[in-house]
Amino acid sequence: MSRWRPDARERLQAAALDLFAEQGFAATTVPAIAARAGLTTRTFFRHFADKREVLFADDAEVPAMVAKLMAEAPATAEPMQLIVEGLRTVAATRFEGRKAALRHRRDLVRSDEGLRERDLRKRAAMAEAVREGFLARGLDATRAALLAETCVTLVSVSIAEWLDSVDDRRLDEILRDVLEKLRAELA
Amino acid sequence: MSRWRPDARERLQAAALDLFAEQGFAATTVPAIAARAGLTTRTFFRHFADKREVLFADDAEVPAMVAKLMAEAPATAEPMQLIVEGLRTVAATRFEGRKAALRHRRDLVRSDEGLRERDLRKRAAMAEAVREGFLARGLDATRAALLAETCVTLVSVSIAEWLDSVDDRRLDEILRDVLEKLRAELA
DNA sequence: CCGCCTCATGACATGACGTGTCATCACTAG
DNA sequence: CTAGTGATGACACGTCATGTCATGAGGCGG
Repeated sequence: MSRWRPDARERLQAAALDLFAEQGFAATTVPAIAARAGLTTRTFFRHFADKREVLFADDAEVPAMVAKLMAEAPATAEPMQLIVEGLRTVAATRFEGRKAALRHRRDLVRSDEGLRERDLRKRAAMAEAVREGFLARGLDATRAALLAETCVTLVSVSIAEWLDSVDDRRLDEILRDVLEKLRAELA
Repeated sequence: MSRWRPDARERLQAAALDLFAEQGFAATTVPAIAARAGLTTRTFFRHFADKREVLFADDAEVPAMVAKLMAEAPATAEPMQLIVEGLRTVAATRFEGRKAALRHRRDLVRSDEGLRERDLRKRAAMAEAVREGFLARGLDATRAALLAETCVTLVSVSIAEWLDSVDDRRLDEILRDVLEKLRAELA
């Protein structure tokens, strides 16, 4: 038994999500979150860089996962093929099954401009991971950037469609459709 | 002659850019900007929503310009064709000729995480304008979103390349090349 | 010429955010 | 037994951002 109740980070996150749901993001203060978790404001900032980060903590390891997937893929894999495979894996591992939670987060993010900015930053971080992966595979800077941004476009458009959908289409199926539509646009 | 020296907003912007160049963005406080402009802190926030907005004020009307271009384009125009034409116009009107200033801004943006976030928000605002333009033209939600995001990808990749280039290639020429490369990737 | 209105700014107060710093104290290694 | 480690508390501080009221020049109708 340690001196403090364990899982301080998890308690802070749970408290924050509760309060965001009750009062909205902007109306809940960091001291209120810390108080509900039985901790101090200072401790909150030791676990999260700022108030917004709480909402994105669950997906913190996605860029690292992307980097790993790209590094381990066979050197012969074609870029777009690699993206398709990678997105299937990421979708299955990190998104499928969290639909309700992700919908809730999407609604919160929509409600606050600061959160929208942070969301964009997270997407950009994923794009950066993809881009570096392609650079490491020897692609030139333009191709790497183009493929990375396109990859993120595919993900975000697909996830938006997935979260909006009432039926139970699988995310990877939607991803495939969206890619086909993009191909058609550019043909 | 009015009661106050005119151009408060412009003076604030000039003061801010000077101080950002001298001390960096983070080290510059709003009171310092206001003082250099001969105004008060409160007045700064009357002209700019926050410290970051100063850097992006010059491009505030781009989304409106995009909306106008899309609304005025002939109804028969194909989406991708429309994007290509529109980007040529926007590039010529808003970017070509500001290379030095835009390079400077890019360096500042790179130096600060908060500014990177704001930059992404501005891109997203442009994407949103394009998306709404396509929705107004009757495209379905997925196509509109896909085309809008792709449009922004083309712009940002091209501008990055343009600002990095040492030769004097024109931005619209780079745009065309980048689009061709994207087409090749997806073929 | 007068009085009223408008509106950009000044002046002041306030609260939240985020960080630096030091003390505390359970646990652990040696 | 002792020294070290590491998460937390306690406190101070500076900046950001906003609400509110006062001020006073210029414009306008009378």
